[in-house]
This record gives sequence, C-alpha cells and structure tokens, in this order.
Amino acid sequence: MLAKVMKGRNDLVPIGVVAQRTGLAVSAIRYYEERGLIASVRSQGNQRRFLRSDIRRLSFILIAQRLGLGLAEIERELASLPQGRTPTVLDWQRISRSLRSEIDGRIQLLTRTRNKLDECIGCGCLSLDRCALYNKEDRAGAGGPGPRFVLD
Amino acid sequence: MLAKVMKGRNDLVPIGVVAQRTGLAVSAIRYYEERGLIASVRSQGNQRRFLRSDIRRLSFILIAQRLGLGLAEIERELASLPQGRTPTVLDWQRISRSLRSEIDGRIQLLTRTRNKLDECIGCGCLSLDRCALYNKEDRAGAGGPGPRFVLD
DNA sequence: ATGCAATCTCAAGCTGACTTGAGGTCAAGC
DNA sequence: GCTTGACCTCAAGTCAGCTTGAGATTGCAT
Repeated sequence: MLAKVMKGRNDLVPIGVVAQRTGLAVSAIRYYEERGLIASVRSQGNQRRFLRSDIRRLSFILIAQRLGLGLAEIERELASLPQGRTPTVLDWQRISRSLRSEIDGRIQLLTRTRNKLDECIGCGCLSLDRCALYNKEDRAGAGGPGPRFVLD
Repeated sequence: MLAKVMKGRNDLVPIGVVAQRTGLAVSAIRYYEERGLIASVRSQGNQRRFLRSDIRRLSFILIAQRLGLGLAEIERELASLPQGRTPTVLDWQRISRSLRSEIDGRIQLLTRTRNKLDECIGCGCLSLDRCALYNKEDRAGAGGPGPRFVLD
C-alpha cells in the first residue's frame, strides 16, 4: 500500500486517471492525442500510459481554450514544450505570459467595442453604417469590391 | 435614373442588395431567413424581397455575433423586434443596452482570468490542476458536443 | 479462475453556422 | 429573341471539437 503511494511522481498513468485529474472525458484525451497535442506510450496490453506532466499540458490546453484559442493555435504554443520532457517553471512562465497578452488584447477589443456601443446608445443611432460600432474593419478582409456600406 | 434614385426609402430590395450592403453571402441571408431571424415577402417570380430595415436587423446580428452570441441567443434578443415593422430608436436602444451588459460580463470574466493568471506567473505555478485558474468545478456542466464558444 | 471495470480501435454522429453544387427560373440589356 | 446574371430549391458537404456505439481486449480484485 505504502509502496503504491511511494511509487512516486514519475510513473506512468492510465488514461482514466488523466481524465479524472483534468476533468476531461477519456474520448477527448484520445482525441487530443490523435491531434498530436499530447503523446503517450503503450503498456504491454496496448493501453495508453501518460506522463504526469501531460496532466499539466492538458490543463494548459483547457485554460487556453477558455480564452477562445483553437486547438491549432494551442498546438503552436505548445510546440515549444518538448514532449517527453517535464516542462520547467520557465517554460510555463513564458507560455503563460503569452496567454496573458492574448487576454489583454481581448479585453482591449471588448472595451473599445463597449465604448462604441455607448456612443450608439447615446445617439440612438439608427444608422449603424455611420456608427463606429459596425465598421467592417474586421470583416473587410473578405475581399469584397470597394467601400461597403452597411445599412441605409 | 433619377426616378430610380427617387424610388425612395420604403421599397423592397432583392437579396443581392442586402448581401452587398451587409457584406453577407447570399446563402447566409437565406440561412438566416430559414432560421427565422429575418423574414421576406416574395415577388411575382418567387424571388425574395426584403425591407430595408432588415439590413439593420442583419447588421445587429453581425455585431452580436462578434460578441460571441450564438444565433439562438440573438434570436431571443430580436424576438422583441417585430418583423415587418421598422424598429424604432427605442427598440435599438433597449437591445443595445442588453448587448452592453453582455460585453461588461465578458470583460469582467476576462479580467478575473487575467488576475488569476498573474498569480500563476508570479508563483511559477507548476500545478495548474490545483491552481485557481484551472478549476474543474467551473467547467462542470459546460459539456456537450459542438464547438466550444468564446469564453462561456 | 472469474468477473467486471477500464481500455482498445474504428466508424459514425452531432451542433453551429454556413457553403457548395446541381438543375432550373426570372429580369433586363442589346 | 437571346444571352447573361441574379435568383430559386433542395440536398449534401465542411470545419471544429468532440461524443457515442459496437465489438474486442486487458488488468486488477476476490
């Protein structure tokens, strides 16, 4: 019993444990592996065994997802974290800081949007085309011809 | 020519015009109609004719989408805007205010997340599974298939 | 030794928000 | 009158991010 506990921090864990620790469904973890976000080795009987550090990796994925990043973007972030090596404090700090600036950007965007919306409310803006709020700034890339007016 | 211009503000416009003015694809507009977000009447030859006010309606949809609302939620908002009647200033003010509080909520959530992340960076937090930032309970119940939304 | 929970592999399904394609119709300019 | 382009319907496809199901092991406890 004690031996079991003492087995230590470095051994390999089956997928169910990872699922429990992360709150993810087993199927999701398998999916992430298929996508290449995490890796596993196999037991004698072909069952997946994960490093404990993969739990951390998955936690990071979940946080990043909450920020609205897609798996592809997350993969890019994680690419700098070599699989099979336990990430260091510095690794996580660097990536976390990257996330932080992501969040900052989002907050700024939302704040700008809110300010514009306030103007709209203030003026009872019925011609959103003149309104700063709906200014195809973000949608302009869709490659349409010339200036696009929204609304009459 | 002048007559064309003078035709005035109240006539019905074909789907292509709506598409051009909103920047939406024709297929998207038809889809929105199918979803019941907008309505149209038909011409002699069974072609859709939209009210100019529908362009506004669609613009609103686009704005709301940028805030991360799903079409179902947007539909709920728009439910208070009777179709076939040109929305009044007050209509838009009310709905805009609703959007504003939506934005406020998102900003708050992001700010909280950022603060937590800062703690994590500060402490070089290596056990994100224990960390305030990654809390299983927060995510409980947010399950189900389909794409995950921008910050729930 | 046996039972049963956990795991495996595939394949297919699902939601949201559309797009694409096939095959046909309508409206306007020359 | 003919051509061109905008429009029609309906079915099916797409992408992300998974889940569900079937049918076959594996592994741990009694």
